[in-house]
Amino acid sequence: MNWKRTTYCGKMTNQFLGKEVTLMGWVDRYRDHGGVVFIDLRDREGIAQVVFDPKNIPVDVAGTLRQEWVVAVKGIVRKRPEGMSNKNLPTGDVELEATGLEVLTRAETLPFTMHTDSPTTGEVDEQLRGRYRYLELRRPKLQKNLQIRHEFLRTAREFYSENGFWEIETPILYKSTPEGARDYLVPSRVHPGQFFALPQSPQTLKQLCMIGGLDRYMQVARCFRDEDLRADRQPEFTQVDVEMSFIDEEDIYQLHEQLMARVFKNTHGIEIKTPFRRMPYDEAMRKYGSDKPDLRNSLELVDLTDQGKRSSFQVYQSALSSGGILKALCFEEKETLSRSELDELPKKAASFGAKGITWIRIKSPGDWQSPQAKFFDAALKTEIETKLPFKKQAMVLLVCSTPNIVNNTLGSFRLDFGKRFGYTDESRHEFAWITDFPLFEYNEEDKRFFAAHHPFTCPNPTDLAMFMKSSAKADLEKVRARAYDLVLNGSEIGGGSLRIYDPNVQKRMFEILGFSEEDAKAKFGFFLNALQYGTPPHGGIALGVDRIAMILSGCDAIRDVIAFPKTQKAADLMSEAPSQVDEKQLQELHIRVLPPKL
RNA sequence: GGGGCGGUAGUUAAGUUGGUUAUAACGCUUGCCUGUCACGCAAGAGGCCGCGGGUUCGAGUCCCGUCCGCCCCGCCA
Repeated sequence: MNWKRTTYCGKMTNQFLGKEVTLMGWVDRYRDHGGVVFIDLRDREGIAQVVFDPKNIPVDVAGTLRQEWVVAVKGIVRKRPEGMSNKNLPTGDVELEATGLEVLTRAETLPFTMHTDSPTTGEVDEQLRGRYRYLELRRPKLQKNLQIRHEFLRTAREFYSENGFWEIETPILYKSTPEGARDYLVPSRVHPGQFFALPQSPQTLKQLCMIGGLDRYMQVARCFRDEDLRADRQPEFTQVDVEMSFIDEEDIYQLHEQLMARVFKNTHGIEIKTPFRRMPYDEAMRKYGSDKPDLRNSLELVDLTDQGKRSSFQVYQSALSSGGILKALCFEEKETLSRSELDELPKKAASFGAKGITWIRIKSPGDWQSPQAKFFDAALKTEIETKLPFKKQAMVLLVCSTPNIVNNTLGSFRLDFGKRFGYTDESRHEFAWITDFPLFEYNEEDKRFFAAHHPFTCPNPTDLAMFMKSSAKADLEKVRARAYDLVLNGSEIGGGSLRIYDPNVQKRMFEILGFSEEDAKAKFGFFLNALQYGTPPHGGIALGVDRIAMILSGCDAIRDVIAFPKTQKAADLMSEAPSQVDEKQLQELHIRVLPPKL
């Protein structure tokens, strides 16, 4: 390579008219007319048209160029002839008249096209794109996504720094923690039979930074969880991890409202209204059946437990008498659901554990079409109708089961039908803080409480006395946490809490979670110790970088905003990791591999 | 761990009730073409129909198993 690049292809606009420039990039397309040859030259910033006139560059040179060859072209920028502009390109008014061409590298025929506007419809198989991820990275869409991700991180770093935060790195090789997700383990060569764990989050470490008097910490932290994947979940992911001393919830809320407003301004030029809505967990579950409600969707669930008890439907009677609830989702049926679509409802409901679903088509007040209509007398029909938002041409879906199943099922239908029938305004960005989460979740299998957020979360002061003294299940279930989630468009993009800073409260927490004193000492001894030496009140939050980047770039999967993502089986198609290792490596690590159970 | 969808030239897709030599478009190769921009025209090459087994005179097509990818439930403090 003998030349110096003078500008990006995508930046070769009018300002370079008449000047000599040197472009370097990939041949996006070539159009060989036998005499004159055109190529579209592509780089990160866009595309420029290069013209090879036979009087400058012989056709038998320019005509050999092929897709994805990497070339350098020197030439003069000139205005395109009258009527030859390309309105689809930012550089479409000009072209580069080549005076010199250097082929830097040739390319084999690609396994799939870089073009998404080619006649081959449909998307290239995701498996193939994964195997050649570096080629998919060449596509403008991926490059745009990664640029937006970068812009988010850049904005965050700048914002926190302005607000007195220090970026502090914490170890990747750390201690395995009980509770929570499965750990990725790293064997120690020096300590036979002992393991590091990759952090699920730097939770204890950032709290120790506060105990260490660093006051305000932030980190762009990689986190690891060995759990099954989803479109919005990867085994390794990135969070902007934050911790602050001497603050309360409002400090966190306001600071992060400012941050998100600046992010949307920087990436989309959009003004985001602050403060964000604050909604207690109970309200979110009641109205939306979800702790991460999509507030772009105007539909709300309606509780009909009382009415259900007075129906003559045996199925409701038995479910409601054993602590179940009955809720309804009601929407105007803007396009009549077919019989087969109605038949699909129970299947989908079953996937959430619901044994059935009732649909009622309210044609006009009192005129119900439903296999279950006979179980509701006229007075009950009227009473139910007064609770519903629509009473004409309305479809009502009812689920009666445990609160969890009812909320999951109808919460999901709310999203589906909200989109389908236009109740969701996707042009909006709806933020909310979900507050007052329960501190504990009771696990029926293990017959014990688990921390709903994590075991360092501060109990609500109103509930503290009960937390310290009572061991009754009914009491502990009621204890609220000083924990909060940041929700955007139905996606949990952040979560945090104020932390326990009183060692006695922390000890009590481990006690409720069923840790013996020895257990607590072995797993968290260093942390309990640290709490004793003067801990400032503190709290923090972690923002999901991947999910935020996904929303900012309008994608449906976080794979699309991660340069080298993993598949649903947590593998890397490109490098074929994970893979077997040499026997020698295993020996050094004191590891023997057992064959998988059949 | 469970449910659903998918896997056919390099790519995207079609392939009927099982039946001649498995189609098309784009890409690729070669030739022609001096203003195209999804350039055009002509010719050509290109197939482990994911893999293994079974049914059958005969399987891309039916059956069983398996691998891989995607979506969801469980799981993700």
